[in-house]
Amino acid sequence: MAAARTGRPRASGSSPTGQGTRADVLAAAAELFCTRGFASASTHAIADAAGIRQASLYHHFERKHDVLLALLLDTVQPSLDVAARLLAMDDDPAARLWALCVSDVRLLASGPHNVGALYLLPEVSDERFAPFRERRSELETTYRTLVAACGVPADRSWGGAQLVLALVENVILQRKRDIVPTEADAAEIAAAALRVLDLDRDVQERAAARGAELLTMLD
Amino acid sequence: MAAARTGRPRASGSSPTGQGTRADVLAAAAELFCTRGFASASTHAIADAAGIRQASLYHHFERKHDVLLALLLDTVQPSLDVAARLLAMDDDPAARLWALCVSDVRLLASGPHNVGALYLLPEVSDERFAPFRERRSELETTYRTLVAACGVPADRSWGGAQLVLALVENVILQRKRDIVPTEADAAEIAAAALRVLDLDRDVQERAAARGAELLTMLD
DNA sequence: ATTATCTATAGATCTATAGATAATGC
DNA sequence: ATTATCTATAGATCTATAGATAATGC
Repeated sequence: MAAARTGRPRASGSSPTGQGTRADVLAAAAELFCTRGFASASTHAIADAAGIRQASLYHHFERKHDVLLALLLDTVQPSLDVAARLLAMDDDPAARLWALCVSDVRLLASGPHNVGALYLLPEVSDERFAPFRERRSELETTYRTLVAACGVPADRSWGGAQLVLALVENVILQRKRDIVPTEADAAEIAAAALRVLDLDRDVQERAAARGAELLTMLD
Repeated sequence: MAAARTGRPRASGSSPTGQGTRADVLAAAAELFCTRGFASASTHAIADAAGIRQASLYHHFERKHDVLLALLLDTVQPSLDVAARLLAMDDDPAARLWALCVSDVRLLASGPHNVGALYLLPEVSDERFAPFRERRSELETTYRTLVAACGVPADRSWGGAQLVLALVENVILQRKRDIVPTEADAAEIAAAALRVLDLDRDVQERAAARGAELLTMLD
Protein backbone atom coordinates (compact mmCIF):
# COMPACT_ATOMS: atom_id res chain seq x y z
CA MET A 1 0.00 0.00 0.00
CA ALA A 2 1.70 3.19 -1.22
CA ALA A 3 0.71 6.70 -0.16
CA ALA A 4 -2.88 7.63 -0.93
CA ARG A 5 -3.54 9.42 -4.22
CA THR A 6 -6.80 10.97 -3.15
CA GLY A 7 -7.86 12.86 -0.06
CA ARG A 8 -6.78 15.97 1.73
CA PRO A 9 -3.00 16.17 2.18
CA ARG A 10 -1.43 15.87 5.60
CA ALA A 11 -0.92 19.08 7.50
CA SER A 12 2.71 18.29 8.28
CA GLY A 13 5.25 16.05 6.59
CA SER A 14 4.64 12.80 4.77
CA SER A 15 4.27 9.10 5.59
CA PRO A 16 7.14 8.08 7.91
CA THR A 17 7.16 4.52 6.60
CA GLY A 18 6.42 5.44 3.00
CA GLN A 19 3.96 2.53 3.09
CA GLY A 20 0.77 4.48 3.56
CA THR A 21 -1.09 5.70 6.61
CA ARG A 22 -2.25 2.30 7.87
CA ALA A 23 1.38 1.16 7.97
CA ASP A 24 2.40 4.41 9.65
CA VAL A 25 -0.16 3.88 12.38
CA LEU A 26 0.79 0.23 12.92
CA ALA A 27 4.49 1.05 13.14
CA ALA A 28 3.90 3.89 15.58
CA ALA A 29 1.54 1.81 17.69
CA ALA A 30 3.93 -1.15 17.75
CA GLU A 31 6.60 0.98 19.34
CA LEU A 32 4.31 2.73 21.79
CA PHE A 33 2.31 -0.31 22.86
CA CYS A 34 5.55 -2.23 23.46
CA THR A 35 7.29 0.46 25.45
CA ARG A 36 4.39 2.10 27.31
CA GLY A 37 1.57 -0.43 27.19
CA PHE A 38 -1.86 -0.31 25.58
CA ALA A 39 -3.77 2.07 27.83
CA SER A 40 -0.78 4.37 28.34
CA ALA A 41 -0.22 4.84 24.63
CA SER A 42 -2.87 7.40 23.69
CA THR A 43 -4.35 7.61 20.22
CA HIS A 44 -2.95 11.11 20.17
CA ALA A 45 0.59 9.88 20.78
CA ILE A 46 0.19 7.16 18.14
CA ALA A 47 -1.17 9.60 15.58
CA ASP A 48 1.64 12.04 16.34
CA ALA A 49 4.27 9.38 15.70
CA ALA A 50 2.43 8.37 12.53
CA GLY A 51 2.45 11.97 11.27
CA ILE A 52 -1.31 12.50 11.26
CA ARG A 53 -3.89 14.13 13.54
CA GLN A 54 -5.50 12.07 16.27
CA ALA A 55 -8.92 11.85 14.65
CA SER A 56 -7.52 10.69 11.30
CA LEU A 57 -6.56 7.40 12.93
CA TYR A 58 -10.26 6.52 13.00
CA HIS A 59 -10.47 6.60 9.23
CA HIS A 60 -8.27 3.47 9.23
CA PHE A 61 -9.33 1.70 12.43
CA GLU A 62 -12.79 1.69 13.99
CA ARG A 63 -11.48 1.46 17.55
CA LYS A 64 -8.16 1.77 19.30
CA HIS A 65 -8.16 -1.91 20.16
CA ASP A 66 -8.45 -2.79 16.46
CA VAL A 67 -4.93 -1.38 16.07
CA LEU A 68 -3.56 -3.75 18.68
CA LEU A 69 -5.55 -6.66 17.27
CA ALA A 70 -4.07 -6.05 13.82
CA LEU A 71 -0.55 -6.00 15.28
CA LEU A 72 -1.13 -9.22 17.23
CA LEU A 73 -2.49 -11.06 14.20
CA ASP A 74 0.31 -9.78 11.96
CA THR A 75 2.82 -11.05 14.52
CA VAL A 76 1.48 -14.57 14.95
CA GLN A 77 0.68 -15.25 11.31
CA PRO A 78 4.24 -15.74 9.94
CA SER A 79 4.93 -18.09 12.83
CA LEU A 80 1.78 -20.09 12.12
CA ASP A 81 2.67 -20.33 8.44
CA VAL A 82 6.06 -21.88 9.19
CA ALA A 83 4.52 -24.16 11.82
CA ALA A 84 1.92 -25.46 9.38
CA ARG A 85 4.55 -26.24 6.73
CA LEU A 86 6.82 -28.04 9.20
CA LEU A 87 3.89 -29.98 10.60
CA ALA A 88 2.96 -31.19 7.11
CA MET A 89 6.46 -32.45 6.38
CA ASP A 90 7.26 -36.14 6.63
CA ASP A 91 10.60 -35.85 8.39
CA ASP A 92 12.34 -36.33 11.75
CA PRO A 93 10.10 -34.65 14.36
CA ALA A 94 13.08 -33.51 16.42
CA ALA A 95 14.53 -31.83 13.34
CA ARG A 96 11.23 -30.12 12.61
CA LEU A 97 10.97 -28.96 16.21
CA TRP A 98 14.50 -27.62 16.06
CA ALA A 99 13.63 -25.73 12.88
CA LEU A 100 10.44 -24.32 14.40
CA CYS A 101 12.37 -23.02 17.40
CA VAL A 102 15.01 -21.36 15.25
CA SER A 103 12.37 -19.87 12.98
CA ASP A 104 10.38 -18.44 15.89
CA VAL A 105 13.49 -17.03 17.55
CA ARG A 106 14.35 -15.35 14.26
CA LEU A 107 10.86 -13.90 13.93
CA LEU A 108 10.87 -12.63 17.51
CA ALA A 109 14.32 -11.13 17.01
CA SER A 110 13.47 -9.47 13.69
CA GLY A 111 11.77 -6.17 13.07
CA PRO A 112 12.55 -2.81 14.61
CA HIS A 113 10.16 -3.30 17.55
CA ASN A 114 9.73 -6.08 20.06
CA VAL A 115 6.27 -6.99 18.81
CA GLY A 116 6.37 -10.34 20.61
CA ALA A 117 6.00 -8.31 23.81
CA LEU A 118 2.50 -7.29 22.74
CA TYR A 119 1.19 -10.68 23.71
CA LEU A 120 2.36 -10.11 27.28
CA LEU A 121 0.11 -7.05 27.67
CA PRO A 122 -2.55 -7.68 30.32
CA GLU A 123 -5.19 -6.21 28.04
CA VAL A 124 -4.75 -9.13 25.63
CA SER A 125 -6.79 -11.26 28.04
CA ASP A 126 -9.79 -9.20 27.01
CA GLU A 127 -12.55 -10.87 25.01
CA ARG A 128 -11.86 -8.52 22.11
CA PHE A 129 -8.55 -10.22 21.44
CA ALA A 130 -9.99 -13.74 21.37
CA PRO A 131 -9.27 -14.07 17.61
CA PHE A 132 -5.58 -13.61 18.35
CA ARG A 133 -5.55 -16.01 21.27
CA GLU A 134 -7.07 -18.70 19.04
CA ARG A 135 -4.23 -18.39 16.54
CA ARG A 136 -1.73 -18.33 19.31
CA SER A 137 -3.25 -21.51 20.71
CA GLU A 138 -2.88 -23.21 17.31
CA LEU A 139 0.83 -22.44 17.42
CA GLU A 140 1.17 -24.04 20.84
CA THR A 141 -0.66 -27.10 19.56
CA THR A 142 1.95 -27.45 16.85
CA TYR A 143 4.72 -27.39 19.44
CA ARG A 144 2.91 -30.02 21.49
CA THR A 145 2.33 -32.23 18.46
CA LEU A 146 5.99 -32.13 17.47
CA VAL A 147 7.18 -32.74 21.03
CA ALA A 148 4.88 -35.76 21.32
CA ALA A 149 6.13 -37.03 17.94
CA CYS A 150 9.67 -36.85 19.31
CA GLY A 151 8.73 -39.76 21.53
CA VAL A 152 8.44 -37.77 24.75
CA PRO A 153 6.03 -39.74 26.98
CA ALA A 154 2.50 -38.36 26.85
CA ASP A 155 2.49 -37.52 30.55
CA ARG A 156 5.55 -35.37 30.05
CA SER A 157 5.03 -34.05 26.51
CA TRP A 158 2.62 -31.37 27.64
CA GLY A 159 4.96 -29.82 30.16
CA GLY A 160 7.86 -30.47 27.82
CA ALA A 161 6.31 -28.38 25.08
CA GLN A 162 5.73 -25.58 27.56
CA LEU A 163 9.36 -25.60 28.58
CA VAL A 164 10.43 -25.47 24.93
CA LEU A 165 8.14 -22.50 24.37
CA ALA A 166 9.56 -20.87 27.48
CA LEU A 167 13.04 -20.98 25.98
CA VAL A 168 11.86 -19.54 22.66
CA GLU A 169 9.75 -16.80 24.21
CA ASN A 170 12.59 -15.73 26.42
CA VAL A 171 13.72 -13.77 23.37
CA ILE A 172 10.89 -11.37 24.13
CA LEU A 173 12.20 -10.71 27.63
CA GLN A 174 15.74 -10.31 26.29
CA ARG A 175 14.61 -7.75 23.75
CA LYS A 176 12.89 -5.77 26.49
CA ARG A 177 16.43 -5.09 27.66
CA ASP A 178 17.60 -4.40 24.12
CA ILE A 179 19.46 -7.68 23.81
CA VAL A 180 18.70 -9.09 20.37
CA PRO A 181 19.71 -12.72 19.79
CA THR A 182 22.00 -13.53 16.90
CA GLU A 183 21.71 -16.43 14.49
CA ALA A 184 24.11 -18.37 16.71
CA ASP A 185 21.89 -17.67 19.72
CA ALA A 186 18.91 -19.04 17.80
CA ALA A 187 20.75 -22.33 17.26
CA GLU A 188 21.77 -22.37 20.93
CA ILE A 189 18.17 -21.92 22.05
CA ALA A 190 16.92 -24.66 19.73
CA ALA A 191 19.64 -26.99 20.99
CA ALA A 192 18.68 -26.20 24.57
CA ALA A 193 15.07 -27.06 23.70
CA LEU A 194 16.12 -30.57 22.63
CA ARG A 195 18.19 -30.98 25.81
CA VAL A 196 15.21 -30.01 27.95
CA LEU A 197 13.22 -32.81 26.31
CA ASP A 198 15.94 -35.24 27.33
CA LEU A 199 16.31 -36.76 23.89
CA ASP A 200 19.26 -39.04 23.19
CA ARG A 201 22.46 -37.18 22.49
CA ASP A 202 22.81 -38.52 18.94
CA VAL A 203 19.15 -37.73 18.21
CA GLN A 204 19.82 -34.14 19.28
CA GLU A 205 22.84 -33.84 17.02
CA ARG A 206 21.13 -35.31 13.97
CA ALA A 207 18.09 -33.12 14.57
CA ALA A 208 20.14 -29.93 14.57
CA ALA A 209 21.88 -30.90 11.33
CA ARG A 210 18.68 -31.96 9.60
CA GLY A 211 16.76 -29.01 11.03
CA ALA A 212 19.15 -26.59 9.38
CA GLU A 213 18.44 -28.28 6.04
CA LEU A 214 14.70 -28.06 6.59
CA LEU A 215 14.96 -24.33 7.24
CA THR A 216 16.67 -23.73 3.89
CA MET A 217 13.87 -25.69 2.23
CA LEU A 218 11.30 -23.28 3.68
CA ASP A 219 12.65 -20.22 1.89
CA MET B 1 -0.92 -4.35 60.94
CA ALA B 2 -4.44 -4.80 62.22
CA ALA B 3 -7.35 -2.47 61.50
CA ALA B 4 -6.81 1.13 62.57
CA ARG B 5 -8.06 2.11 66.01
CA THR B 6 -8.27 5.78 65.24
CA GLY B 7 -9.74 7.74 62.38
CA ARG B 8 -13.13 8.06 60.78
CA PRO B 9 -14.78 4.67 60.14
CA ARG B 10 -15.28 3.40 56.60
CA ALA B 11 -18.54 4.29 54.96
CA SER B 12 -19.20 0.72 53.89
CA GLY B 13 -18.02 -2.62 55.27
CA SER B 14 -14.69 -3.43 56.84
CA SER B 15 -11.16 -4.40 55.74
CA PRO B 16 -11.44 -7.23 53.17
CA THR B 17 -8.07 -8.67 54.19
CA GLY B 18 -8.46 -7.94 57.88
CA GLN B 19 -4.83 -6.77 57.70
CA GLY B 20 -5.45 -3.06 57.58
CA THR B 21 -6.04 -0.62 54.76
CA ARG B 22 -2.54 -0.70 53.30
CA ALA B 23 -2.83 -4.46 52.89
CA ASP B 24 -6.32 -4.07 51.41
CA VAL B 25 -5.01 -1.66 48.81
CA LEU B 26 -2.03 -3.83 47.93
CA ALA B 27 -4.19 -6.94 47.56
CA ALA B 28 -6.72 -5.13 45.39
CA ALA B 29 -4.02 -3.53 43.27
CA ALA B 30 -2.18 -6.84 42.82
CA GLU B 31 -5.24 -8.38 41.27
CA LEU B 32 -6.15 -5.41 39.10
CA PHE B 33 -2.62 -4.59 37.90
CA CYS B 34 -2.09 -8.24 36.95
CA THR B 35 -5.34 -8.69 35.09
CA ARG B 36 -5.89 -5.23 33.55
CA GLY B 37 -2.50 -3.57 33.62
CA PHE B 38 -1.23 -0.49 35.44
CA ALA B 39 -2.83 2.34 33.52
CA SER B 40 -6.12 0.47 33.02
CA ALA B 41 -6.55 -0.18 36.71
CA SER B 42 -7.87 3.14 38.01
CA THR B 43 -7.31 4.28 41.56
CA HIS B 44 -11.08 4.29 41.83
CA ALA B 45 -11.31 0.60 40.91
CA ILE B 46 -8.51 -0.27 43.33
CA ALA B 47 -10.11 1.69 46.16
CA ASP B 48 -13.46 0.06 45.44
CA ALA B 49 -11.96 -3.40 45.70
CA ALA B 50 -10.16 -2.36 48.89
CA GLY B 51 -13.42 -1.16 50.43
CA ILE B 52 -12.50 2.51 50.70
CA ARG B 53 -13.17 5.69 48.72
CA GLN B 54 -10.81 6.68 45.92
CA ALA B 55 -9.21 9.61 47.74
CA SER B 56 -8.50 7.60 50.88
CA LEU B 57 -5.90 5.63 48.93
CA TYR B 58 -3.71 8.73 49.01
CA HIS B 59 -3.51 8.62 52.78
CA HIS B 60 -1.42 5.42 52.41
CA PHE B 61 0.43 6.03 49.13
CA GLU B 62 1.67 9.34 47.77
CA ARG B 63 1.18 8.37 44.14
CA LYS B 64 -0.44 5.56 42.23
CA HIS B 65 2.93 4.27 41.07
CA ASP B 66 4.04 3.89 44.69
CA VAL B 67 1.44 1.13 45.01
CA LEU B 68 2.97 -0.78 42.12
CA LEU B 69 6.49 -0.15 43.40
CA ALA B 70 5.57 -1.58 46.80
CA LEU B 71 4.12 -4.68 45.14
CA LEU B 72 7.21 -5.18 42.98
CA LEU B 73 9.60 -4.86 45.93
CA ASP B 74 7.49 -7.17 48.09
CA THR B 75 7.59 -9.73 45.30
CA VAL B 76 11.32 -9.75 44.64
CA GLN B 77 12.44 -9.59 48.28
CA PRO B 78 11.65 -13.16 49.39
CA SER B 79 13.40 -14.42 46.28
CA LEU B 80 16.48 -12.29 47.01
CA ASP B 81 16.57 -13.54 50.60
CA VAL B 82 16.70 -17.17 49.52
CA ALA B 83 19.23 -16.36 46.80
CA ALA B 84 21.56 -14.65 49.28
CA ARG B 85 21.44 -17.58 51.69
CA LEU B 86 22.10 -20.14 48.97
CA LEU B 87 24.93 -18.02 47.58
CA ALA B 88 26.59 -17.91 51.00
CA MET B 89 26.49 -21.69 51.42
CA ASP B 90 29.57 -23.76 50.81
CA ASP B 91 27.97 -26.60 48.90
CA ASP B 92 27.58 -28.11 45.43
CA PRO B 93 26.72 -25.18 43.11
CA ALA B 94 24.42 -27.35 40.98
CA ALA B 95 22.48 -28.34 44.10
CA ARG B 96 22.19 -24.71 45.15
CA LEU B 97 21.02 -23.72 41.67
CA TRP B 98 18.45 -26.52 41.72
CA ALA B 99 17.22 -25.28 45.10
CA LEU B 100 17.02 -21.69 43.89
CA CYS B 101 14.93 -22.72 40.89
CA VAL B 102 12.52 -24.74 43.02
CA SER B 103 12.25 -21.93 45.55
CA ASP B 104 11.52 -19.33 42.88
CA VAL B 105 8.96 -21.54 41.18
CA ARG B 106 7.25 -22.00 44.54
CA LEU B 107 7.25 -18.27 45.19
CA LEU B 108 5.87 -17.50 41.73
CA ALA B 109 3.22 -20.19 42.16
CA SER B 110 2.20 -19.06 45.63
CA GLY B 111 -0.21 -16.35 46.64
CA PRO B 112 -3.68 -15.69 45.31
CA HIS B 113 -2.51 -13.39 42.51
CA ASN B 114 0.08 -13.80 39.80
CA VAL B 115 2.30 -11.05 41.17
CA GLY B 116 5.27 -12.22 39.08
CA ALA B 117 3.35 -10.86 36.09
CA LEU B 118 3.78 -7.34 37.44
CA TYR B 119 7.34 -7.31 36.27
CA LEU B 120 6.18 -7.86 32.71
CA LEU B 121 4.18 -4.63 32.70
CA PRO B 122 5.59 -2.16 30.15
CA GLU B 123 5.36 0.63 32.71
CA VAL B 124 8.03 -1.06 34.85
CA SER B 125 10.63 0.25 32.38
CA ASP B 126 9.91 3.69 33.76
CA GLU B 127 12.57 5.45 35.76
CA ARG B 128 10.31 5.43 38.80
CA PHE B 129 10.69 1.69 39.14
CA ALA B 130 14.48 1.71 39.01
CA PRO B 131 14.73 0.60 42.69
CA PHE B 132 12.88 -2.58 41.76
CA ARG B 133 14.92 -3.23 38.65
CA GLU B 134 18.11 -3.02 40.73
CA ARG B 135 16.91 -5.74 43.10
CA ARG B 136 15.76 -7.80 40.18
CA SER B 137 19.18 -7.43 38.62
CA GLU B 138 20.81 -8.70 41.84
CA LEU B 139 18.70 -11.83 41.58
CA GLU B 140 19.87 -12.45 38.03
CA THR B 141 23.46 -12.00 39.15
CA THR B 142 22.96 -14.78 41.68
CA TYR B 143 21.71 -17.10 38.95
CA ARG B 144 24.71 -16.24 36.79
CA THR B 145 27.14 -16.76 39.66
CA LEU B 146 25.75 -20.19 40.45
CA VAL B 147 25.67 -21.22 36.79
CA ALA B 148 29.31 -20.19 36.38
CA ALA B 149 30.20 -22.09 39.55
CA CYS B 150 28.65 -25.20 38.02
CA GLY B 151 31.55 -25.20 35.60
CA VAL B 152 29.67 -23.89 32.60
CA PRO B 153 32.28 -22.16 30.39
CA ALA B 154 32.32 -18.39 30.81
CA ASP B 155 31.28 -17.77 27.21
CA ARG B 156 28.19 -19.90 27.73
CA SER B 157 27.35 -19.21 31.37
CA TRP B 158 25.70 -15.88 30.69
CA GLY B 159 23.31 -17.28 28.10
CA GLY B 160 22.92 -20.43 30.19
CA ALA B 161 21.72 -18.46 33.18
CA GLN B 162 19.23 -16.66 30.96
CA LEU B 163 17.82 -19.95 29.74
CA VAL B 164 17.51 -21.20 33.31
CA LEU B 165 15.66 -18.03 34.25
CA ALA B 166 13.44 -18.47 31.22
CA LEU B 167 12.32 -21.86 32.49
CA VAL B 168 11.61 -20.53 35.97
CA GLU B 169 9.79 -17.43 34.79
CA ASN B 170 7.61 -19.48 32.51
CA VAL B 171 5.54 -20.06 35.63
CA ILE B 172 4.33 -16.49 35.24
CA LEU B 173 3.03 -17.17 31.73
CA GLN B 174 1.41 -20.40 32.90
CA ARG B 175 -0.40 -18.63 35.69
CA LYS B 176 -1.73 -16.07 33.24
CA ARG B 177 -3.77 -18.99 31.93
CA ASP B 178 -4.66 -20.11 35.46
CA ILE B 179 -2.29 -23.06 35.37
CA VAL B 180 -0.51 -23.19 38.73
CA PRO B 181 2.51 -25.51 38.93
CA THR B 182 2.55 -28.17 41.60
CA GLU B 183 5.49 -29.18 43.78
CA ALA B 184 6.24 -31.95 41.26
CA ASP B 185 6.29 -29.36 38.45
CA ALA B 186 8.77 -27.27 40.44
CA ALA B 187 11.15 -30.23 40.60
CA GLU B 188 10.60 -30.89 36.88
CA ILE B 189 11.47 -27.30 36.02
CA ALA B 190 14.60 -27.34 38.18
CA ALA B 191 15.68 -30.62 36.58
CA ALA B 192 15.11 -29.13 33.13
CA ALA B 193 17.32 -26.19 34.14
CA LEU B 194 20.21 -28.53 34.86
CA ARG B 195 19.66 -30.34 31.54
CA VAL B 196 19.75 -27.04 29.67
CA LEU B 197 23.16 -26.39 31.18
CA ASP B 198 24.33 -29.71 29.79
CA LEU B 199 25.79 -30.92 33.08
CA ASP B 200 26.82 -34.55 33.41
CA ARG B 201 23.94 -36.87 34.11
CA ASP B 202 25.26 -37.98 37.48
CA VAL B 203 25.94 -34.38 38.48
CA GLN B 204 22.31 -33.58 37.68
CA GLU B 205 21.02 -36.45 39.78
CA ARG B 206 23.18 -35.67 42.77
CA ALA B 207 22.28 -31.99 42.55
CA ALA B 208 18.56 -32.72 42.71
CA ALA B 209 18.99 -34.96 45.74
CA ARG B 210 21.25 -32.54 47.55
CA GLY B 211 19.19 -29.55 46.47
CA ALA B 212 16.13 -31.00 48.20
CA GLU B 213 18.15 -31.27 51.40
CA LEU B 214 19.32 -27.68 51.10
CA LEU B 215 15.73 -26.50 50.75
CA THR B 216 14.73 -28.13 54.03
CA MET B 217 17.68 -26.39 55.67
CA LEU B 218 16.32 -23.01 54.59
CA ASP B 219 13.08 -23.27 56.53
C1' DA C 1 -4.85 16.36 69.38
C1' DT C 2 -4.31 12.93 66.23
C1' DT C 3 -5.77 9.99 62.90
C1' DA C 4 -8.15 7.83 58.91
C1' DT C 5 -11.63 8.30 56.58
C1' DC C 6 -15.07 10.98 53.89
C1' DT C 7 -17.17 14.45 50.12
C1' DA C 8 -16.26 17.48 46.51
C1' DT C 9 -13.76 19.07 42.82
C1' DA C 10 -9.98 21.16 39.79
C1' DG C 11 -7.50 20.25 35.93
C1' DA C 12 -5.82 17.24 32.76
C1' DT C 13 -6.47 13.94 30.14
C1' DC C 14 -8.46 10.52 26.47
C1' DT C 15 -11.71 8.23 22.90
C1' DA C 16 -14.71 8.72 19.39
C1' DT C 17 -17.89 11.52 16.52
C1' DA C 18 -19.48 15.52 13.57
C1' DG C 19 -18.76 18.02 10.01
C1' DA C 20 -15.51 21.02 7.11
C1' DT C 21 -11.80 20.94 3.71
C1' DA C 22 -8.57 19.94 0.02
C1' DA C 23 -6.96 16.81 -2.82
C1' DT C 24 -7.86 13.33 -7.10
C1' DG C 25 -11.00 10.71 -10.39
C1' DC C 26 -14.45 10.62 -13.83
C1' DA D 1 -18.17 12.12 -6.54
C1' DT D 2 -15.00 10.07 -3.74
C1' DT D 3 -11.50 10.05 -0.62
C1' DA D 4 -8.35 11.12 3.30
C1' DT D 5 -7.34 14.32 5.86
C1' DC D 6 -8.34 18.29 8.95
C1' DT D 7 -10.53 21.20 13.10
C1' DA D 8 -13.46 21.21 16.91
C1' DT D 9 -15.65 19.16 20.59
C1' DA D 10 -18.86 16.21 23.54
C1' DG D 11 -18.73 13.22 27.16
C1' DA D 12 -16.38 10.29 29.95
C1' DT D 13 -12.95 9.44 32.32
C1' DC D 14 -8.80 9.68 35.80
C1' DT D 15 -5.27 11.54 39.36
C1' DA D 16 -4.39 14.18 43.06
C1' DT D 17 -5.62 17.92 46.34
C1' DA D 18 -8.53 20.63 49.71
C1' DG D 19 -10.95 20.60 53.42
C1' DA D 20 -14.79 18.46 56.35
C1' DT D 21 -15.96 14.71 59.52
C1' DA D 22 -16.05 11.04 62.93
C1' DA D 23 -13.64 8.10 65.37
C1' DT D 24 -9.84 7.24 69.42
C1' DG D 25 -6.04 8.84 72.69
C1' DC D 26 -4.47 11.70 76.30
